[in-house]
Amino acid sequence: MLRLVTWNVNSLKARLDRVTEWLEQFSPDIVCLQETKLADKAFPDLTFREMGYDCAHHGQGQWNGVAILSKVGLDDVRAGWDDDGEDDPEARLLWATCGGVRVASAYVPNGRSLDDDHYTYKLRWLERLRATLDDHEDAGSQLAICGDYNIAPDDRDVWSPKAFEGATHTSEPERAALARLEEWGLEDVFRRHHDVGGLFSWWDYRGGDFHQGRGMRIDLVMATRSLAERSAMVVIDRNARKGKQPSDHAPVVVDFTD
DNA sequence: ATGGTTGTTGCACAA
Repeated sequence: MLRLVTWNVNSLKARLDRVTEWLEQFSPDIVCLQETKLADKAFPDLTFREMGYDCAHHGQGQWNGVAILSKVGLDDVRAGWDDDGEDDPEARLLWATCGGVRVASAYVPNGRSLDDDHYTYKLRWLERLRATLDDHEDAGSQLAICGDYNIAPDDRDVWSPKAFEGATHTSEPERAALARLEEWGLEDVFRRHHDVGGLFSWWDYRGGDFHQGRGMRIDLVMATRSLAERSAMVVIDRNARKGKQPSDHAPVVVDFTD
């Protein structure tokens, strides 16, 4: 069994104790982290090494930052874009091959609001990801792009679709951008195992949203069909959102059969 | 319509 997790930790510095405790409990083989908010030199390599993980980190400090930890090998690491496109100053994408699976840890831009430049950046970022797949990857391979997509795939993934009318995360262009990845050959592995709505991975810190059940499912494991077929179980550990100093995201866990 | 909270850094901004 190969256990993979993706988790937006909202500052690895602030979250390190909670993250290591969680990893001890669940013993995942592959870990994709987003929003480490660390420079590369500040990444706690040793802490994870002592736990048996090889590490790759792509950070910029202060904002963004993505990492991959692996107990099953970490090869062919690539940070950022592999194309001739414009420089992207934001550290949001990291690739590595772990246990025979090409894995990406992705932190898709938030978008902020529909009329914000950052929303345009979000849509372009997703199209650039699709182009990367077209140019460098094989839809028949074992591949997963894991992370915080900042998109709720459909209305089951939002506590109130009405509350997001005119906002980001549920807009038609964002969902279309996600569909472009599906069109290439990726599948939202969670939906292979769960039909019901109301199962969320993110809750705003504000207004007691977690307690009130006001969340969204925006953290996804998007896998090729041949990999998705190996998935035996997908769970979102909402317990990790409870207690003292949680991230605003819960980890998503996938078990793949060998 | 606004507010609410947390993490960065520094007295604002991003989420």
